[in-house]
Amino acid sequence: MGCESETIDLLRETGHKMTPQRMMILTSLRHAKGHMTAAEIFDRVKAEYPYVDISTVYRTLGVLKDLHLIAETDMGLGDATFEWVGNERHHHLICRKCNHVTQLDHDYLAEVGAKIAKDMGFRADLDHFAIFGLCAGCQKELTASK
Amino acid sequence: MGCESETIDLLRETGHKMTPQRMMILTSLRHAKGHMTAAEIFDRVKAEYPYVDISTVYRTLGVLKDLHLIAETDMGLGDATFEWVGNERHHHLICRKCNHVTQLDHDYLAEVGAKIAKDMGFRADLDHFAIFGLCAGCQKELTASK
DNA sequence: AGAGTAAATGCAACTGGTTGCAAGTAGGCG
DNA sequence: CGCCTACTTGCAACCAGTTGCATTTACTCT
Repeated sequence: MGCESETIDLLRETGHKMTPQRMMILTSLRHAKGHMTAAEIFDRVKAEYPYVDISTVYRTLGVLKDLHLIAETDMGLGDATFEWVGNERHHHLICRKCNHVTQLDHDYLAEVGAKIAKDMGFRADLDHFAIFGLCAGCQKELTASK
Repeated sequence: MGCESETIDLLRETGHKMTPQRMMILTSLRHAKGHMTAAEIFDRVKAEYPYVDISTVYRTLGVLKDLHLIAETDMGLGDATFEWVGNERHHHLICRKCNHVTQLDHDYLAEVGAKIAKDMGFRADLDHFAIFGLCAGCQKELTASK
């Protein structure tokens, strides 16, 4: 057995099936260091099994996302990216000038989430947020050139 | 002169031009009550001037968005929507079950934004956020059916 | 008013992603 | 083990949105 047994169980418990294609997509994502685009995943899987279709990749990413095993992030420029989410939730601060990405601890958003729940009765999904803005370096650059 | 004179000035000051197409797109958005999809705007403009191209609509929406005159929101299901933003900033709470949309006051996010700026030196763009989750009604429904 | 220029338009081709459908397959159950 | 059915796959057609390019047009400067 590989290191994915709990993932397989979770899939089956929720009425899904484990197929070779899914297995390959899964391991691609788990063993990747950070974000991957759908095309990157597609290429990796195709290297092992050339008959996969891109729609299979997207559909699998969809079910993994529904199960909160992965997170989709729109980095703003071009393709969406996907990443494996372990137990710790985190968020991304994306600089709209230099495209640099830093992580943001979940606590920052957990607090707002709690407040929204209290005031509005709305339970917000705050698993994974992409927050755009200007990083410290690019702020300095802009004010300097003024 | 219509009621858009300050918008026209803002466009010109930022090196853009006011064209009839832009004018029509602009008034469509300003006079709409809420969110509009690009296709809806396209149809409205085409009724008046049948030669517009959809790419013109998207490009105009792009510059208006850059100038923070409108906000683009991905409602999650299907097409992106656009809306005119006046002076007050607001956010949306979107129920992932019943798709109901409620507004969220800017204060909730302004606070996190300030904290992120202080701790991380990152100036977040928090103009307009779409927050998914479960509304009060759908939460009750789900727990009741368990 | 008229010339010059940067920006905008319309078109067509393209990209990322989605969907409907017929055929195939995982996995439960006897 | 082998049947059965719901889920999944690959394919092709499709959809929203983007891009490159030649032509046109709004605005500036004189």
